Amino acid sequence: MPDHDNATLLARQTKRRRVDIGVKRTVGSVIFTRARETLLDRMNPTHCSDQDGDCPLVGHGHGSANGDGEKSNVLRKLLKRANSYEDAIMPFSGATIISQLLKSSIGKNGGSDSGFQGSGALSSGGSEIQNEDACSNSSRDQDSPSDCLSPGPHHPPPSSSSFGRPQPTSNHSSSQTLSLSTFDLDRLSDEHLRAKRARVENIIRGMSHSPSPGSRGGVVGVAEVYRENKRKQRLPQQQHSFTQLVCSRQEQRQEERRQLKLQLEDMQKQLRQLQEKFYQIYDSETEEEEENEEDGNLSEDSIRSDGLEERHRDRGRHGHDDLSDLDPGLFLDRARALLREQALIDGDLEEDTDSRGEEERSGDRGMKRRAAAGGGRQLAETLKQELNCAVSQVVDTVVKGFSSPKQAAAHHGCHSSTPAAPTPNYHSNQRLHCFGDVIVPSPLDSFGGLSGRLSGVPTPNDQTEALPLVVRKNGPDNTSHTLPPPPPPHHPSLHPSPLTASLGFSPPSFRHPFPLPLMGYPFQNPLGSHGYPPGPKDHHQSSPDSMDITREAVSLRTKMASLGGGHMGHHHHRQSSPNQHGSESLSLSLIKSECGDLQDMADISPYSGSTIQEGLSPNHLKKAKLMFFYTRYPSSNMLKMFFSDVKFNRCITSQLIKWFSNFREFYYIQMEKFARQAINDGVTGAEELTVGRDAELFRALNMHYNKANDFEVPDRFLEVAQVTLREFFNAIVAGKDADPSWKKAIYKVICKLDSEVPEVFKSPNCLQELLRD
DNA sequence: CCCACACCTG
DNA sequence: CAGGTGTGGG
Repeated sequence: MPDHDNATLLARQTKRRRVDIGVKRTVGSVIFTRARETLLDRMNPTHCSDQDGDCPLVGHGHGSANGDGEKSNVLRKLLKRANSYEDAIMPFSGATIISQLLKSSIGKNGGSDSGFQGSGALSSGGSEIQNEDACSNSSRDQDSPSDCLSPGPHHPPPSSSSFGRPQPTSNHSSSQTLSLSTFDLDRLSDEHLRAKRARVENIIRGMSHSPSPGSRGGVVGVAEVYRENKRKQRLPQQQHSFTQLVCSRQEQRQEERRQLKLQLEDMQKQLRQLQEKFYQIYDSETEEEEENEEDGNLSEDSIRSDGLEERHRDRGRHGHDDLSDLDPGLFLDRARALLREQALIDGDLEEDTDSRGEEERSGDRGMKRRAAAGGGRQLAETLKQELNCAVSQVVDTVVKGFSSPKQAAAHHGCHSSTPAAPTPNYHSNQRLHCFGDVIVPSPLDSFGGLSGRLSGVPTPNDQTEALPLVVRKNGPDNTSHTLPPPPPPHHPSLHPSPLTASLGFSPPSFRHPFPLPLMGYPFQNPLGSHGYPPGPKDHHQSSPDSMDITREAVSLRTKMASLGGGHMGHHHHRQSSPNQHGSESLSLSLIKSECGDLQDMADISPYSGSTIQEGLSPNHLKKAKLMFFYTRYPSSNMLKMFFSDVKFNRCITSQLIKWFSNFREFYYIQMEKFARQAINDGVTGAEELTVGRDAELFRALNMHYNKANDFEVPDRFLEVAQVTLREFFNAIVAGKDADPSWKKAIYKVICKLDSEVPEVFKSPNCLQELLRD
């Protein structure tokens, strides 16, 4: 696996990552952030330089190739100390240990590893160079770098030893070469046999499925493994151990991946069965028949034709065709492909409420929907849940498989997706949540994520937190001391859109039994036509390595955000098709919710644009700014109302709140600045201060919140600004600014001057309506 | 304890 | 604009 990690990159990446984490920082959960950082730091093998090289074979085997003198020094020191250990171990090192290892390894073939790993033998029998290389290499496998530094017997972290298969014991003593080779051969043939079997199984499975790029992976992957093993044997002795260790690890991973893939395919099968079941019954209830039976080709074609293909091509660079064996992301791709397939199969039925794209689809689907809404609803719901369950299993499996080095449990119950217990694992919990935040919601959140909000059923995310400064005005009961109650919302183009009207209470009428957003999951790169091209970094997404994931993740949030740019108005309509049962995304709770960083998803969901924005887009920012003209202190509930196309979680809420906080900051700074300036200019009475549209103060503000000046700022804002300015003026004149908290009083006043935000702002595509050309 | 907030910093 | 921090209210 090519790895372009180097110290600088890592450093930069860590830096950016910090930022990213910070962005996602949940207010009040600094601890988590710090914990994650700590863990990350420990995971970043900054001291292990990394040559490129998949399973380093010939290149840099003799240590001299490592131009890292610092490391060598360290190692020398360590070796010095280690020598003393070695002396103690001596009697047991060499053949004795090796034969022991061999015994245990052979005997336990198929069992779980005892934790007695090849690297353990390394330090006793091998040279320091091996140690070093094993270290730098194992670090690629996410071993803690600290292992490299620990002198003496090398104790591999449990994480690396808990892959499914037992580790073939590495043997490095020259006196054991012969037995080693025979053992190796045995192992290889064993491996080969198993691979063959897996291949056959794959083929058999594949026959009932539509062909997909992933299904070829097993075959090629096996060949790859075999070839690598063959190459391994030609290695110089010194490298032998280390390489073997590495390769055996890779084998393990590949094996694991194969298993996961099998599971995935099982899931796929189940999905299809469910699907077929559904159609049997469903079609019997539907008078007219559709021609949506060519799903096989259809889905595959479309999978190929969308962004996925690009990704595959990317990955192909290092994986040839054995993508599914080598690439974690591909599993998720596959999972998504399943969804996609599902979507396409049901595509005809999709209720596309997009007003723009509506016309092309002749409205002949209505009948079906009606039928579905009829007697079959119960069944549909059941099927839906089962489907959801199946999908969840797939996702959970994959997630588990790759979020933790531990072997994913083979089978989960329908609701087993809840993380068993918070583990100290770097990947679990927080990160997983975020993981889900990104990937899952696109197709799956629509199962229930939105419905709660839209139907008024509180979701776990709904906040009922206390309101800032003063009691939130939840209505037109604004009682301003200095100003008359704010006029009704006004704007030239402020007419509640029909969509807006239906947002709050979309009738649970005819719904397709399958959540429609699932089907409509847009797999094509939504950025394509919308000016937010994937950054150059996107092309680095070739390595499945976690480090790569980490690297890619940095821009993800931005990417995610940019997905919304120009898109928020196009898909939000699907919101009107939530299912009625908000609990359907239950099993996704694992990956839903909360934030964290987006690392895991960088590699997995670069194109996860969908109905509900996972992040806040530039357009959202713009909208927020415009909203600031009406409300300076929006409650989070209000924000949820007005950013209904965003999947809210604590992070999003916090970010929005932060935005407004920043807006206020700027606002008040300007106020203070201009107030002081007025005082300096000799203004004596607050009455002299007015804020008109030509006022400098206003221009400054407008420049900030309405840079393009394409929004007509409500007069009310001018009034509020004027009041604020005068408040500041008076306070300063009165010398209150000596009090450290002198602004608080002003804030208290200003926060009462919020007006109602026009309804249009609730429409996700309000910008189009709001902005004058 | 969580959250919103202001403040400061980059 | 975001990150971090301290504060204060619930």
